[in-house]
Amino acid sequence: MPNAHDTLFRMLADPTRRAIFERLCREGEQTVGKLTAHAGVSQPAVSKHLGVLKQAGLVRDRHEGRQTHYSAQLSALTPLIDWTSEMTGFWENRFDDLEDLLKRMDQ
Amino acid sequence: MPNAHDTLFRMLADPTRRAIFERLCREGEQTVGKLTAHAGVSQPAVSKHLGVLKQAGLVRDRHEGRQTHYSAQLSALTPLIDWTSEMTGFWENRFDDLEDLLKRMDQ
DNA sequence: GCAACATATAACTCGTTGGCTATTGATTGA
DNA sequence: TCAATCAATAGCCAACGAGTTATATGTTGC
Repeated sequence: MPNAHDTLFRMLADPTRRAIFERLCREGEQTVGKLTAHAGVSQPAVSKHLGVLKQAGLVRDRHEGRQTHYSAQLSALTPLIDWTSEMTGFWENRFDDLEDLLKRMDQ
Repeated sequence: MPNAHDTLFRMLADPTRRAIFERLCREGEQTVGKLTAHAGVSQPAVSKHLGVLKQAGLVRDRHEGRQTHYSAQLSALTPLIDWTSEMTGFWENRFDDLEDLLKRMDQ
């Protein structure tokens, strides 16, 4: 039973998978086809990455006909921010309302 | 040739290794023996983790007699902060002087 | 209904890596 | 000098995970 940090760091540790996630963050919702076109790996590989990202709560999917649109779930990065804050031990007070902010981002 | 983010996330993805790093962050400098006592794995395993953490710039070592003291190099977390900032795209202006801050932390 | 398309799943391979035990190297104290 | 201690290295193994190709599932337009 891996904890939230384990999962999150593991998700982001793979370059291909992180690149997919970064693209979703930067350019918003994308279809599997479009993601595959830039990923440098096969479509099944991309689908597998999206599957685990979804399971980890880092992306959402939306079905539209025969296409699937994926989008980044930015609030899933909150544990990452918390962890970094805790390790550096410096910014406590700066982020009091961060979670609210992120919640708004995801609608 | 993995980039800085690849390395950093990969370092932190392993629970045992991350726990070692967290302990160094929270409690400061520790010997290999003390770290081993809490790691739940053998001393060689701990040494190996410390080796790769050192290589990745996340820890420093200091030799004192037959003991080796390790300490966290917090400034190595800067790319993590940058990455998160970039992905969320929210906090640009909040962290203008963060790097200076971290540099001061490591003396 | 059928062909073409978009995505997901299955089954497999292969490299990486985290763990172990055994050993070496180095330092201390008696 | 010799035994004990601390850490690092060597060599091995098993598990995991990211990739592949082949196939299944589902959807659209003719």
